Amino acid sequence: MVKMKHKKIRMTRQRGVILEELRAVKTHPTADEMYEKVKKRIPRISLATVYRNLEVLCGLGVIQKLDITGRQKRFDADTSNHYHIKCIKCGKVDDLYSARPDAIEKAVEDHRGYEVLGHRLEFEGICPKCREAGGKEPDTQ
Amino acid sequence: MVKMKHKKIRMTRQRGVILEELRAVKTHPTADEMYEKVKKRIPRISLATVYRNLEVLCGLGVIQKLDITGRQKRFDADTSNHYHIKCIKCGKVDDLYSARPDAIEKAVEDHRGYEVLGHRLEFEGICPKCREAGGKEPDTQ
DNA sequence: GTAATTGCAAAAATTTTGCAGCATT
DNA sequence: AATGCTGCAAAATTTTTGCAATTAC
Repeated sequence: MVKMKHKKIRMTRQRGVILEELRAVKTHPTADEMYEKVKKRIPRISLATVYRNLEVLCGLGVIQKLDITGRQKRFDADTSNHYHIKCIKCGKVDDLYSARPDAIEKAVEDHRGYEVLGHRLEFEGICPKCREAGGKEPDTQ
Repeated sequence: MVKMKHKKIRMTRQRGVILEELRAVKTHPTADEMYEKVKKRIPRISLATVYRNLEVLCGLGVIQKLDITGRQKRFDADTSNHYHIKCIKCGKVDDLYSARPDAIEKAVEDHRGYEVLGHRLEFEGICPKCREAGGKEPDTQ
């Protein structure tokens, strides 16, 4: 049974605001954090709607879900091929536009017989602020 | 208030078997999958014990938690600096030992002021088997 | 003997789903 | 008017926690 998806996507106020708010931040919010943001503009919105829309927007390729563990999933309105670096102390996730993705992907391709569609390079380290602050316990995110 | 951790780690049967079973596979099981494996050898073990031990073993650096999204977290007994590649169709996660981590990390370091402790490079693509099989729907993991 | 660890059950946290009414096209 | 979408509430999933009993050292 093939799953047909001829659904026409409509632009609702909720969907629009969610996208706008995600685009407005440079952080990588969780569904829950998005809910809080959006609720300021649409007080009666439900968390379920936020979850559903983030999923829809991912499906459209308009936003992306990050491949970063933690208890909650995180989303990013920037779908360009950039990297993330996460601080193991405070848990913050920063963007990283430096390296050269294309070369890396090409190097991988034949080794494995995979068709490489993309990749994510996640660095783990300690951010400048935490380096100054010194010996705190690592954040458990 | 600094959190002291002077706890002495003991080697229990449960802990040993969990480590053994994780080392025995080349897949990247979820806590739940580990529970099923271990239950065959220790039928009365509880899922909570599996979660607690995977966490402890991660803390010891003996195993690692993967930075791959999905509903459940995944674990790997191989803590060497290797990569993972995930098929967006079947969801399988393979190991990848090819590239040269050190060079990549060094290139990143000064850009950001981060102290880079490690990184994970996650490729996304379609595995050989799925390429043959052709146009299935992508797996939602 | 002491304190870490376990199993169990219950709670917490996160995400998904059913459904009747509403809104977009 | 048709059907995609919403809010709500309830369910499902995944992970964590409290506690008394057990076990490793």
